[in-house]
Amino acid sequence: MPELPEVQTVVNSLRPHVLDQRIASVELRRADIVSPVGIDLALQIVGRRIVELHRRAKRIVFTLDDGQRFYIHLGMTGRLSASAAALPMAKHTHLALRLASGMQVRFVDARRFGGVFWLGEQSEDEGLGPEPLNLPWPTLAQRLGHTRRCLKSALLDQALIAGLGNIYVDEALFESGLHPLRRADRLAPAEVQRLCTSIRQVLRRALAHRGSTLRDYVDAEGGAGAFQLLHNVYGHGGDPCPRCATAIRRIVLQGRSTCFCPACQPRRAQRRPAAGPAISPAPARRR
DNA sequence: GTCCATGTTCTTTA
DNA sequence: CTAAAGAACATGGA
Repeated sequence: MPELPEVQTVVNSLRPHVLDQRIASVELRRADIVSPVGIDLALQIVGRRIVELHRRAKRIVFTLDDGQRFYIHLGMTGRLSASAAALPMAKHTHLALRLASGMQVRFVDARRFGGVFWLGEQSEDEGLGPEPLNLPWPTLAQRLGHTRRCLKSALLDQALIAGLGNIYVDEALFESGLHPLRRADRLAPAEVQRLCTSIRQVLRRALAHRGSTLRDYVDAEGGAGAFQLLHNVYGHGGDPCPRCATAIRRIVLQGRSTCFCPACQPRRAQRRPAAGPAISPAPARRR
């Protein structure tokens, strides 16, 4: 369920509950959500203090006072909450960390696509490309330039750029007026620049609205996001485009539904009359 | 019963 | 080697 804005909102809302707290006990109700298999999570973390909580891509990274780390990935339906220990456990609660304060950090995940990943001393960056906020556009251009895949597929690839998912890729492509099937290595520099700005803008706006709640997502205190009300294309197949009223098209790409406006996001690059190589009688070129 | 779902990874196919 | 497509994981809602 969660992409960068949702994961960041969870981190922000969870941090005050866990920072500097000692982990008093661990209740692991399903051992198979922990990776790598065989790691004794309780042995590693009970008695340790949480000294940092941050987001990297869609990973929620816990740093302990002995320098060891682990992260939680929410997968599609995962939730992390700070709950009073007396509260009854929701269905599909797989892990509860009891803190010295008496609060519990609970990980609930119906579909179990998420999990707890022990890092130890390893970096949390493995397999991840750069963060999209504050990403310089030439870096994005360089990375897109190395692949012949289509834009949608490239932007969903966490190793190429980290943190985007189905919602924000569609929204960013709409914002920048780029067709999801455009080849990643065939964008003009100005188009990459536009795309980079749009990605940043869409994520910032989503963050300001505490993410998008479609079904499962809530922050650590149970609060829903509101950005779903501002989606321009995601989930709006068949609706009129908010910009030009053309019907928004929905196609399936990589098994994921992809929504875009066929008028605002043309399949072929827009020809710019003044620039580009002249085909017919060349107008006088300034030089 | 059917289809769909905010994610990732593996296998198959071209 | 590259990439696209499909399936898989497991559950629930419309």
